[in-house]
Amino acid sequence: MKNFTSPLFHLKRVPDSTVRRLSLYLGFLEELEQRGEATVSSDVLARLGGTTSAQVRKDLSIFGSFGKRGLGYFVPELTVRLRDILGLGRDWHVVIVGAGKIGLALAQYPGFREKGFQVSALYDASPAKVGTTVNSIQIRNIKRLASDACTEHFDIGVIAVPAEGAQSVADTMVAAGIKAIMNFAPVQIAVPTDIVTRTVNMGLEFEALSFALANLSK
Amino acid sequence: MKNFTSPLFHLKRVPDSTVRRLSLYLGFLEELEQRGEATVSSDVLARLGGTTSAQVRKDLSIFGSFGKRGLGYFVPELTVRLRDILGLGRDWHVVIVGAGKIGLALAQYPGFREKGFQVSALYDASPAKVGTTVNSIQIRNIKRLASDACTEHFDIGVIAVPAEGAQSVADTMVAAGIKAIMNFAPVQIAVPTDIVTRTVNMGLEFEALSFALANLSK
DNA sequence: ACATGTGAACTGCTTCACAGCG
DNA sequence: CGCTGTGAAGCAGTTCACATGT
Repeated sequence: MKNFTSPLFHLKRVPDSTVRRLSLYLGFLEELEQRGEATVSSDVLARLGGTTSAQVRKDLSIFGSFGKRGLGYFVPELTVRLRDILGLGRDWHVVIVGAGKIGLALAQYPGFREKGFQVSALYDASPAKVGTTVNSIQIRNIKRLASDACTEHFDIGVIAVPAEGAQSVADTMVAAGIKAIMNFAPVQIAVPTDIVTRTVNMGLEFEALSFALANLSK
Repeated sequence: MKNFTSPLFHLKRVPDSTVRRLSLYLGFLEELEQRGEATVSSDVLARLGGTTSAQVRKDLSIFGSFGKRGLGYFVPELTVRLRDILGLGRDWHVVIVGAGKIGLALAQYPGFREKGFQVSALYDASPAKVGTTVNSIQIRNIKRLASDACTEHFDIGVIAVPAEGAQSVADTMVAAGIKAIMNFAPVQIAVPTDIVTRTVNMGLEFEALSFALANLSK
């Protein structure tokens, strides 16, 4: 392959599972870099990530040929490449709606900022919360989101409100031009096809464990 | 199919994606039941869950024939069946290790208990936290987990400690006979093959959004 | 000799289409 | 006739195996 690393040359569809694994590899590479390792083989990355070396190579080959045959991959180089592929070479402006447990936890978590996710604004519907300050971010009234979005730019919207309010928040975000939504409400939200959404539903995860336990005996 | 609904007759492997969808269907059924709907078709469930009617029928057919041709499924009956399949007809004893943000949030969340996940114990390493009470659960010293597990039975272990401590907590849980582990630490944990684990890694989810945004233009 | 990059084979989930039954 | 249940077909992701380059 001709090592077309620019996003402009993405021909193949990228499986979701590949993206998840790339994130994992990046984590391992950052550790390896700190330990001063110069190169790493697909086999080592596979062992760390609980997959196979062929899988690692296939994952990377979607984006280009980053390795040296007989040697492996240069750790610092591959780190930079993966960061670039994952869009982590820059800061994203994040708006969080819902200053409850999840919303506040995210706004206060330092690792979130360090990864390039900058919480630019925090909204809530409760008059008691509006106006208070969290981590030097003032909580604003949710009603202002639509108008604020005209002057401020938000890349990622986080829905951290109860199930009932989730769809309406999503609609506001879409109208505000936000193209990526992380949904922590335990409901499916409907959005136009050009908007990317991910729903994190902890209840579902626990029910999957419950299913596994109930069927262990088989 | 001969409607073998007992877990003893599971012949087919159940895809992970199917389990996730069954949880979703169950949620919709509970809503439909409250609204007094008597029956529901695979088509309606599909629409609610963002999938196809064939997919719904295939998902259910793994476990038996619950529907009536020309009519659909009886809402109360299918609700019970799904709850049973997912192992939600009973209470699970959950032990949470790590009384930080996530651990405390779970211990205090009422919906968790309502779904049958009963937090039986909460452990932490910090002397400042040990002995204090949260939601009528006294926080115990992590060192006592191994011995406590001899007299108390825990079904599900939740790892809610920082990355560094996760593997050691997992080892303790496995030694204590816990068969299912929910891991909130942002690391891969290694466990014997007969132990079920799920890792919830919010960082990975956000990086997937970042990837999608970075490659929107293509 | 060693480890990558990749077409080919394989596996498994999803979609199709229709027979079967209420 | 309507909707389920299910083999068969289709498709996507993974694994295999080896040619290729250092």
